[in-house]
Amino acid sequence: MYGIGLDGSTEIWHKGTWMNRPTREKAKQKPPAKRAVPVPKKAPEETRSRVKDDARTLALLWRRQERPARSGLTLSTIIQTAIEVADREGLEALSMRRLAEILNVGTMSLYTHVPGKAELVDLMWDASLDGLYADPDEPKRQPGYRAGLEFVALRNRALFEAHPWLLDLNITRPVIGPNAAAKYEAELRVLDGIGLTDLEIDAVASQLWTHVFASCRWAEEERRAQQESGLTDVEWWARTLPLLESVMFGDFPVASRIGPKSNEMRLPETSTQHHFRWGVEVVVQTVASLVRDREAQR
Amino acid sequence: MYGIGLDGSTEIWHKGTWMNRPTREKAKQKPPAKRAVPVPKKAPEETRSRVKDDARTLALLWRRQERPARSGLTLSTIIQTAIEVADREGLEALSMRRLAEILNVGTMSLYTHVPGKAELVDLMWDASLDGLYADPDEPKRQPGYRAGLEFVALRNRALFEAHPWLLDLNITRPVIGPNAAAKYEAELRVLDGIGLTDLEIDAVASQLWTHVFASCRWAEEERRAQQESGLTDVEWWARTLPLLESVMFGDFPVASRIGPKSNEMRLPETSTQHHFRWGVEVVVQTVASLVRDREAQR
DNA sequence: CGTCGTACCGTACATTGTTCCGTACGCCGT
DNA sequence: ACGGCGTACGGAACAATGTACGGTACGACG
Repeated sequence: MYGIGLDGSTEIWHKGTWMNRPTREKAKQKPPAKRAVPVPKKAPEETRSRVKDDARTLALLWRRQERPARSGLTLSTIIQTAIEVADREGLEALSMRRLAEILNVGTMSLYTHVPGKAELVDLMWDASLDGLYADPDEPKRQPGYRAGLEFVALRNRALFEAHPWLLDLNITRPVIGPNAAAKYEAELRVLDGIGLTDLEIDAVASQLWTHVFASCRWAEEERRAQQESGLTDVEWWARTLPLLESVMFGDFPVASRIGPKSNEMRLPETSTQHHFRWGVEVVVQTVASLVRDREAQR
Repeated sequence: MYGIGLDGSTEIWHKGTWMNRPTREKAKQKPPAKRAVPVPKKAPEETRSRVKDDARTLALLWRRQERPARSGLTLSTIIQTAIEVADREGLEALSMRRLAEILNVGTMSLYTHVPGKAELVDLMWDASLDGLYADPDEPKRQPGYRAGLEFVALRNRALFEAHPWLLDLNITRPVIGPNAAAKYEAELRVLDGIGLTDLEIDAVASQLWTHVFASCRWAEEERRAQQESGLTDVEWWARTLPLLESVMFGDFPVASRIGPKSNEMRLPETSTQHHFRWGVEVVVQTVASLVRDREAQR
C-alpha cells in the first residue's frame, strides 16, 4: 500500500553525481521519436478531475529519508524549489512545467515523485511549517497563556509573511503531516491544563488561527493591490470615493461614516496591525473569562 | 469614462424578439470564414495577466437598468445564469464557454457585456447579496444587539448555504456594489448607537464576518469531502487514524487527545454547528464587555 | 554480462481565458 | 424607404495549464 513504512535504509547517496548531469538544453534538441499510430481520442466523460489520494499523500508526508534518483531529483528538493518559486512569484506562477525547468528535469519526471499538483501543494503546506516552533513546548514556555497565545499569533503571522501564498490556500481540513502535527500540538499545549475543556481548547485554537489567517490575508490583499495600482489604501480610497459617490444611489449613512474611517491611518499602527492585535485580544479575553468561570465554580 | 452615469432611459424592450431567435446549433454548422493571412504570433511577454479594471466594474455594478441587446443578452441574465451554474455545480464548473452555451450565445459575445471572468465573479458576488436583508434596518429591529448579531450571523450562514461557491472566493477587499453596500450598512447599524466607537464597530463586524465565513467554509469542506469519499467525518477519522498512527513518528499527546474528540458528534449538535455558535457567542460577549466598560466609565 | 524494474520524459490532448478581427443587425437621420 | 454606421455578435486562433500514455534507457542485481 503505497510504500508506507519505508525501508529506512541508511545508505548515503554519493554526492556530486547529479551536478555533472548534462544540462537539459541538449536533450531537448534530440530528434523526437515519432509516434507510429495516432492516439485515439478519449471520451471527455472519462476526464473527470483526479481525486486526491490522501493515503498516498500521507505516506509522502511522513517519508523518513530519501536518496536522490537518477536525475538527482528528490521529493524534498522538488518541494523546496516549489516553495521558493511560490515565495518569490506567488502560487499562480508555480506550474509543473516551470518547476521542472528550474530543476532541470523533464516536466513529467515530477510525476514520478508526486502524484499531482494538488498533492504537491499539500506537501508544500506541511514543509513550510518546518521549524515554526523550536519544540512543541516553546509557546507553553512563555509566561502565562496570554503571552503564549500572543507568541503563537506572532509566529503564525511571521509564517504568512514568509510564505504569502499560504493565504491563497484556504486550508481547512489538510492532510496531517509531521510539521502540521507538531504545530497543532504546540499550539494546543498553550491552552492545556489551564482549566479549559478539550472542546474549548480546540475552539479557541481554531478561532485564533482563523483570525490570524483572515487578518494576514487582509494585509496581503492590501499589499498586492498597492503593488498593482501603486496606490496605498488611503490613496485608493481617496480616488475611489468620489467615483463611488458619483455612481451610488441610496443612502448608507453608517457605512459611509465608518467605512473610510476604518481605513484611515491610526498612527503609530496601521489599520491591519490594529485589526490583528484586536482579534488576538478578543481571543485572550475569551480564554480569561472561561478560566475565571472555572475558578469561580470551584 | 466607461459610461458611468447611464442615461436612465425608461424605454422598455419589446418582449418576444429574442425568443424567436434560431437556436445556435445551426449557426455552428455555418461554413466558417477562412482567415486569409495567418495571424503572426505574439511575443509571450505581452501576454501578462489582465488587471481588473475597478472603475469599469464599479460602473457595471451600479448600472441602473438595461435593455437586452440583439441576442437578448443582458448583463443581469448573464450574472444570474452564472450564479445558477455556480450554485448547482460549483465555481470551477463555470467557464465562459459553458456559460455562453447555456445562454445560447457565442462565447465571445459575453465579452461585450463583461470585461472578463474576474469581473464577472465580482458582479456575481454583489448580485448574490440581493435581498439578504429586507431593508437596512432589519437586523437592528431585532430585540437587542445580541439578537441582532445572531440574526446577522444566521443570515450570512444562509447566504453561504445558498451559494457555497462564495466560500471559494476569498473576499477581502471587494469592489463595492449596491448590495454589498446595503449589507455592510445593515450590519453596521446593529452595532451603531450602543456605545461602541466607530473603530470598534468596524472591528466587531469584520470579526463576525470572518468567523461565519471560516465556520461555513469548514462545514462546506466537510460536505464536499463527504460527498467525494462517501464517508462522514467520523468515519473518515476512523479510517485515517490507524493509517496515520502506523506512519507517524514523534509524540503528540495533547493533539491526539483533542483532535479526534473535537471531531466526535456532540449530539444534538454537530461539530460544525457547535463551532458556529461558539464563535458568535464570543463576538456577542466581546460587545457586551465593551458596552459594560463604557457604561461603567459614565 | 544480461535482464528487469523503474525513473525519466517527449508527445499529445482537453480545457481554460482571452485577443483579434470580420460580419451583420438594427437604429437613426435623411 | 433607405442608406450608413455604431456596435453586438461570434469564429478562429493562441498561450498556458495539468496530466495521461507509453516509449526509452539507466543502473542495480542476479
